[in-house]
Amino acid sequence: MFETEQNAIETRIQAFCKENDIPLAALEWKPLPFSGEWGMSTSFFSTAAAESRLGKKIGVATRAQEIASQVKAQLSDVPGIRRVEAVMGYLNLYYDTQEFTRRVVDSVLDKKDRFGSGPATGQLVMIEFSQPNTHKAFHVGHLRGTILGDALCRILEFAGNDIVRANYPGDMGMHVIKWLWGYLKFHNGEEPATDITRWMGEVYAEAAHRIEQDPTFEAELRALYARWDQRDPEIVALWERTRAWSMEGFRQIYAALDVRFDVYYFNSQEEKPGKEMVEDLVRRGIATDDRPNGGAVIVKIDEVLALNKDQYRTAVVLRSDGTALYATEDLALTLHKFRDYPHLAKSVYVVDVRQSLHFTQVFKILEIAGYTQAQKCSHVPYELVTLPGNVVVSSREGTVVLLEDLLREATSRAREEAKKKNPNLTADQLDSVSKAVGLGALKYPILARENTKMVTFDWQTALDFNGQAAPYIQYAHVRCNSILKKAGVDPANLPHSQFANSLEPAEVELIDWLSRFPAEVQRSAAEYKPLVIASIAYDIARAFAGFYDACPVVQAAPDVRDARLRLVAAVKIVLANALSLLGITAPDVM
RNA sequence: GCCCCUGUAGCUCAACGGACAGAGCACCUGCCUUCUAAGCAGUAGGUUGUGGGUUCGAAUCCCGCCAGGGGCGCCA
Repeated sequence: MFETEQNAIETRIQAFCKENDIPLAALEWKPLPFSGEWGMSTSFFSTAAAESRLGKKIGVATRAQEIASQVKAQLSDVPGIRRVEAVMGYLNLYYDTQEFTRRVVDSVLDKKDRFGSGPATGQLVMIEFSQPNTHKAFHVGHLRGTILGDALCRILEFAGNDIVRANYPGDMGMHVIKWLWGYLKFHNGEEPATDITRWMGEVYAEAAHRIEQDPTFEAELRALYARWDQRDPEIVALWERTRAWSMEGFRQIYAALDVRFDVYYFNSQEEKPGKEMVEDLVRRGIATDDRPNGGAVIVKIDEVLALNKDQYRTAVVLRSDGTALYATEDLALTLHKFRDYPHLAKSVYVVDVRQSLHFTQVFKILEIAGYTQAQKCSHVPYELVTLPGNVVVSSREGTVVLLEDLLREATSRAREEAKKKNPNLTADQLDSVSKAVGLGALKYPILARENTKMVTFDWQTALDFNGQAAPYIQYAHVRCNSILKKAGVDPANLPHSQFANSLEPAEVELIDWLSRFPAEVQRSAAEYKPLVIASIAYDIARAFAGFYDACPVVQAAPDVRDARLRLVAAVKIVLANALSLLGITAPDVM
């Protein structure tokens, strides 16, 4: 927001230090940590420490303060900077209040839903996420990867990148065979009505249970697997038909979650090309074929790299019976993506943390094989969602909270709350409010957590609509809207934001948070952390709640009123932008 | 045995190597003829697991240890 001033100041500081033989360290600017005034600050500790190492006999803190004072004397008249102070080794530059306020608020109102977005990088980034298994349930365990991946797509796109949203359903493997077996044996001819994914999950759970109960079914299962493997037309047809059911179920779930994809890759498509790649790796001596000795095809990565330690370990890339495993398919998939999108700058895999070694191995093997694309690939790991008592969600164990149930519960709970809080809502409004609030309450706690931290799911927390949660932020947005509606004017038509010199502390803090939003978007994208956005969205909402309480808008004196109306309009925009990056709707009423 | 993640208020979590470590929940005390109280203000709560090291400065970086979780050739 004050780049021009910052550059001018840096130039002067550099010139001063050069004249006086001061070994200036790189200047790092940060916002002033004090409340009540705006500005930027830098310090001279590193510079003083550098001098000290060169033999200067003076305390670093003392010297830093000395330099700061001298530098301060050089900066008496920078336009836009109202005051400069040197304190405790820091150089603090205070912005002109009116100027800063005007720049922030006008910038938001000018850029609207693009405020906070970064300049186009021209980079194409693929983000693969969600990866549900067909023929299985979709439960809270899948929620995190889906929500996280979606938010990352939104954030990286807003930060200036072009995004390809990719999904990679697991549509083959033993779980599918179990399902088909259970269907043929106990549900033959049935078709799902509503709640497709729930029904698919039930058929799977029943099959898995029966097989566990009665080991004699194993033979039937193996026979079925063989028919599948030989592409028995009847089985393939059934597989395709039932897979379509799952995909339709997923489509409904993604629609309910407000998540979309640009491209689907299927596990089954990568099987053949994966096997061919493994053959190639064997021919080139990278992979070792132990099948003649009853073993599998493996890549002894550490050995190939001549490392004397267990780092990449050994990866199995093909089973001893010649069938493909996940690694086989991921080798092919990685290249497949670059064939489809040759200009990919990055290929990101949002997958849970347990597969870290797997991806390290896949990318390393590709690198060894000379595929430079591998260097553009990265795994963004996230921790699991567990149930209270550290119980891992498992479709087989029946320890499952189905997403359908969760969504339904959250929405109906939100509806009850909305009815209670605001009886004036129309039926349509009630519908959209309960959807927005229920879904937001579900997404926010997941996104407001470090990716690598475990989330323990419990109903009470998930459905708690108070405090640091999405509804609090949405409510702030609603309040902005109420004020604007009540005022009955379009802030865009009001004169430019002329704030008085003496702003209320609540106004100062609020404007401060707004000004930080663009930088936080960049940080969130660079670090793949939606948490950064979740935090600042809450901070803005909290600052607004304080402002709302302390600063009347509609009833204020005309000049104050106009300025505050523009501020409120700006807050509404930034809140909506931030929530949108999290995949959360900002309602106008609730 | 090797590798990765985590350890901060009673609980759940924040804090780009910098100025007094901050929120929410829970507890207690106030605030609705006002722009919706899904809110606000206030009280209280900490040797940042532990011992060293680097640095002018460490919750943050490095090493050891302790505790919890995860991963380590044919699961996905």
